[in-house]
Amino acid sequence: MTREYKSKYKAWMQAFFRDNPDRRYSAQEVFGRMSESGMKINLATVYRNLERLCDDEFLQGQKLPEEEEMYYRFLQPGMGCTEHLHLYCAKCGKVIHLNCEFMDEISHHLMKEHGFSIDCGESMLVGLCRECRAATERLKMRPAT
Amino acid sequence: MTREYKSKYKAWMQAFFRDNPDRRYSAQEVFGRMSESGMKINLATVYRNLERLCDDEFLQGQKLPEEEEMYYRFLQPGMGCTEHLHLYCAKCGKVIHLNCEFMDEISHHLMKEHGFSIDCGESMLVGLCRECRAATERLKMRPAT
DNA sequence: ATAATTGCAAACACTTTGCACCTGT
DNA sequence: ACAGGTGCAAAGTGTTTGCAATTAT
Repeated sequence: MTREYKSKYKAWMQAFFRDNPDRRYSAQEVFGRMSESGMKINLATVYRNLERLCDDEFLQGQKLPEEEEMYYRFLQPGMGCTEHLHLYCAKCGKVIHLNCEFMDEISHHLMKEHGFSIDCGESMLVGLCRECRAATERLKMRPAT
Repeated sequence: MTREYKSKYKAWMQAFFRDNPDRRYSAQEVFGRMSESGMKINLATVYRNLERLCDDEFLQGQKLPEEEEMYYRFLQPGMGCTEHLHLYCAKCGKVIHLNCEFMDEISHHLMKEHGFSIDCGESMLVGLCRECRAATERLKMRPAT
């Protein structure tokens, strides 16, 4: 059988994603953070570990419209992230879990009226969160010179 | 001023997307269709024309989670596609327009309860359409041998 | 004539892979 | 010692770009 050895890189990455839930990071960003932390890791190793962590369903990797790299996000256990949609703020990168009762209404409507069964893991609602929208509004009031 | 010349390639592409609305095609797929049609076009030209058609808002390009290439779709004028979400069937590739009253409820809920303003052009709900779901169900009844 | 469009090859960015070497058990 | 992890360089993908040749006006 195939047991896993302890690797400081993989451990670092797990801790990093756990400490930064609801944020998305690209391989290059993770590589950057690790390098900044003084680790002399190779980019290929980062990719290999990210792949493994996705296989373990510790992370989820996604590439959104307009994005050219894969972004990875910590999959909090017990959050039921495969059962609800996620709102992604295109400005600040925050991910909001749509784990409220309304989620059921959405699923129900899509199924009942459109015969569509949604795959939440593959879907993502992109937009602006409250804070970023407020910031944008402020800009409109006082446009750039 | 910069006027556009008539190009048989661009014209072909416009006709192709107009004839196949509610479907998504990658640059490579378009290139394939054109080659099959006997055109000796270069892939770079396909990319350049797709880019132009997106600028003209004749097409919309999107890269969904898990997808590694950009897919382009005809933007039917007057459909108000920037105001409603789209359901994408991961199996058959069909795109369903969520242009019903429930769309307003979604926007309203996201804004009111989560302070989130959705960008429908960037978002996509992935799942299975009625027909493909039915096909999948049938498979479950009579599993592969 | 002149400006847009194309083909071609090279360049790019992100990601994967083969293989020798290192590390954990 | 032996299997898993890593570094390095090369290869692979999808996409873009510089430039000369072609085509539409």
